[in-house]
Amino acid sequence: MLTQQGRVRRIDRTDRTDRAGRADPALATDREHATGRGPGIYWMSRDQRPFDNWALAFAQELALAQKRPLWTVFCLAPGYPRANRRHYEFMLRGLSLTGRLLAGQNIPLVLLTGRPPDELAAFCAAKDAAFVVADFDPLRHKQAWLDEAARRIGAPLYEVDAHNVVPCRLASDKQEFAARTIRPKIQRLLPEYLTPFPEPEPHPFLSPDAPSAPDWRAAAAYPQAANEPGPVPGFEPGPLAAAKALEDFIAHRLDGYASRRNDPAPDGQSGLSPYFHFGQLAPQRAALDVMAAKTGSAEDKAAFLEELIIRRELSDNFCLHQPDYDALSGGPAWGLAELAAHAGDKRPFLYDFEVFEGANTHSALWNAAQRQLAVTGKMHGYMRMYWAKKILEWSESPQAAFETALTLNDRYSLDGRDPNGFTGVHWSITGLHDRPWTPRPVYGKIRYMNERGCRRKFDVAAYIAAQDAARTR
DNA sequence: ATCGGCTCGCGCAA
DNA sequence: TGCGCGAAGCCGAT
Repeated sequence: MLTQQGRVRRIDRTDRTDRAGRADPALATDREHATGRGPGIYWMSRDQRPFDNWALAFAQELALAQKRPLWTVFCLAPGYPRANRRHYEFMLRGLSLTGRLLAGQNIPLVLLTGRPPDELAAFCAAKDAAFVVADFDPLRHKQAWLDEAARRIGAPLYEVDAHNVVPCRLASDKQEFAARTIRPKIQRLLPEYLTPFPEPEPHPFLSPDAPSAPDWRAAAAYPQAANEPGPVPGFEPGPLAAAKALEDFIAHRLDGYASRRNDPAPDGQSGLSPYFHFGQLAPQRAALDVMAAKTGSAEDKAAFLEELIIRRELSDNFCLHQPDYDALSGGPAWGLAELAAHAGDKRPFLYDFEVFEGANTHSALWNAAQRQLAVTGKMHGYMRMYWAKKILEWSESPQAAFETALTLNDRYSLDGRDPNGFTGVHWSITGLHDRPWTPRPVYGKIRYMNERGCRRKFDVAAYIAAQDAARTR
């Protein structure tokens, strides 16, 4: 019994039943032999929503089988890597809305503050928790917290990938080389995994000692460093705002997405990435709704689904399997060799971090992109590539460029500190998931981009003017 | 406007 | 072992 204790049990949806429809024997054992007498716990971290959430669904399934209450626990971690006011404000407001919705389903949300494995272990001991279900996150500190929690919590701890359509560990067990190598692996499993979510059901088992609602005011007073970027005004967090944003995208912008997505005019992008990052919107929900949409051509839908599923899951795959995902050294060998060979090349312009951060380069287009990031917390996908490639070209070393791009993205982007961000910076600077091209100074064979390309694709002057207007507004 | 070449390595066919 | 082809491009030729 409970032979898995002390280790994280990785669950994917096929673990529930095998192909013949029989329950997984080890899981069936766990189901019936939970030791604690307290509630089951969903340790919410990456997927901060009360529905469309496979980790929550699995936790509720276990709690129902064991006829016990289910609580959700979120642990705020002081000093969480590169998190600042902009992120906390968006996250906490969304989380309080999620908490309210969960309470309506008889699943109270408990807010802890501290180092997550310490807090979870203490909380589970105090409440005699029967089991813990955590959502999957490929980032190394999250994986380490999960491993440590599994060793310290007496109850079994399960990991469920609630973020990817095809669970990351199931799609591939190694670092994939490119989109084309992971694409067939994901496509093959999509019919099995791209299925409707269960309807949320009020939980029938209540705790006699149910926790009271979290003190969100105290949480918001969380210590903050000076000079951090502030909240992004006019951008509503929360699972209901996210659902509305998805509906709005499908109604008004899915049509023509395939041809417009490289145009950074405001209406081309989906604008959903902050919701995805904080798990306020499930990529699988977006995929299901887009596929069922009456708007948009087959080509529009395919383009959106490619970005939503293949490229998003490729970035999780990169972070899970590449320990140096947030360092230059995590790039592909051929790209790093190119950068090293061109380390001595003359840079046409040389800027340090402060010039980039202040949007004070010679290039009005680059500065506009940086301002868009600083002001709105978002940058259009095409401009992110151009923006990062110019940081490489105008920094004294690839090392400095990598740090500048990652720091600015993490500091200002609402979806910073995300596998997508790490992967995007690597794609631009080290050639990750890309192929070699005609050699150039500084870049070597890593793909080069320039302002002429932008002019070919969109109205650069209008883009610059739009960012100026946003700044003075 | 459109096209081919650039250039490396993965994965499959043979 | 050979071969097709690829995360978003650039450039020059036509």
